[in-house]
Amino acid sequence: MPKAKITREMIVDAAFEVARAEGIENVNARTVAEKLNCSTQPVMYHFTTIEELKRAVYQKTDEFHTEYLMNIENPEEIMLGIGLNYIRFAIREPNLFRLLFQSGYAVENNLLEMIDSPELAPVLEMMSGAMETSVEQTKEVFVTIALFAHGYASIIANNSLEYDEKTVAKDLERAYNGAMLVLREEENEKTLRKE
Amino acid sequence: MPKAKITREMIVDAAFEVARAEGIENVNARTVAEKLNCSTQPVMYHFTTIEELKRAVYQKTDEFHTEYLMNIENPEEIMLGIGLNYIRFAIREPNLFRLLFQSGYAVENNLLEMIDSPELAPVLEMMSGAMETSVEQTKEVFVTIALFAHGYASIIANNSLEYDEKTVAKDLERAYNGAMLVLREEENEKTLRKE
DNA sequence: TAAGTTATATAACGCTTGTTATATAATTTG
DNA sequence: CAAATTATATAACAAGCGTTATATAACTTA
Repeated sequence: MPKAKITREMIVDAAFEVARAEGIENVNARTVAEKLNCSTQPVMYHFTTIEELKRAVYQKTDEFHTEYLMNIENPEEIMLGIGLNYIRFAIREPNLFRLLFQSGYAVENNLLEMIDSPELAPVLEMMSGAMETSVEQTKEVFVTIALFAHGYASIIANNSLEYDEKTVAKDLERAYNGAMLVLREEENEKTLRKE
Repeated sequence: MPKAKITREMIVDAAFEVARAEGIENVNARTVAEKLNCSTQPVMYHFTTIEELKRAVYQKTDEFHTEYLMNIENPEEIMLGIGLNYIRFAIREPNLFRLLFQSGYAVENNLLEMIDSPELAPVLEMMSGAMETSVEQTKEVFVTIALFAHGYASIIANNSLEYDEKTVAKDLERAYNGAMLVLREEENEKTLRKE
């Protein structure tokens, strides 16, 4: 047999770039083939359906996103850092953001359910340490920040507008402060009730 | 000339129902015609392009949404009420939510820019009165709540999951309390600096 | 009531996209 | 080196959708 010029990985990479630049809706046998300078055959040879290819692109995008989020400077402010990266991602990669959260490829990438997943546990531990809060409290603050950041990011990704990073950071910090203040208030109420 | 059996309004209504039940991506000459029990001709006769029809559907959806939001019980809690309706809408009408905020038909339906629009001014006035805050403060809280609610709603509309209304209300209230606490804290800081 | 106008039905064309059929050329292996 | 295998190219088909062409039937009005 001849050795393959076009590998499965090359196809996924090409499709990923199409999705990144033009959106997942423009990923098809012909656009991907064009990016690879080949015919549509290699695409349909390595993947039985285009759907299968798109799922692979989703997978790759998901990993790309996770790595993107974790690339923070200050580990003391890990939650704010991740939140900011979340919004940054929507600014810089709106098409990938939409693929991840609006295209129907997400199976269970649900912020509200993922909070108890084992992958998130170590991150929550780190946050818990940096914030001096219990893991339960950390979860509550995290969900609040995540929903706020997701709202911000969704609007940006769907309106392709420029946003000042400073403004975003300030807004996020306010939301964070608010969530922390609610925590403290609830703690006060608890101790008051005990007295 | 024969009197029209099919009016422009009937076409928009039919297309709206298709968008509502199956998503705007399933609105086309044939699906709308089928809903009206007619051929595709009336559709293309009253609208020069399908794009034009879809824009009309977007318009109708936008009005539907605005009315939906404003249907609140307790005017004392107008901001929370609107926020809750915003999320409710995403739960009950996920396809319409996606049309409004994720389909590219929104021209300037941008929460972050609409805050200074004249249509919102009277609503902000009412909130300002109920919350005992200045209009500027009200805007700040409103943006926070709006982003939070939008994040919540986006996740729900894209994952078609059932959510407990009580939980949603509680989460929203926490976000609201947080935003109000931040306001109070900032006021304290200001008066401290004056002393 | 006849003529003119126009709303609708039926068909069809062109384009895009998923998928498949056939042919060809590049390797491997006996 | 011949034979078998298989990756790729070329071409084509089918389905879906926007749009258009043609014919017909239903009003209006002169």
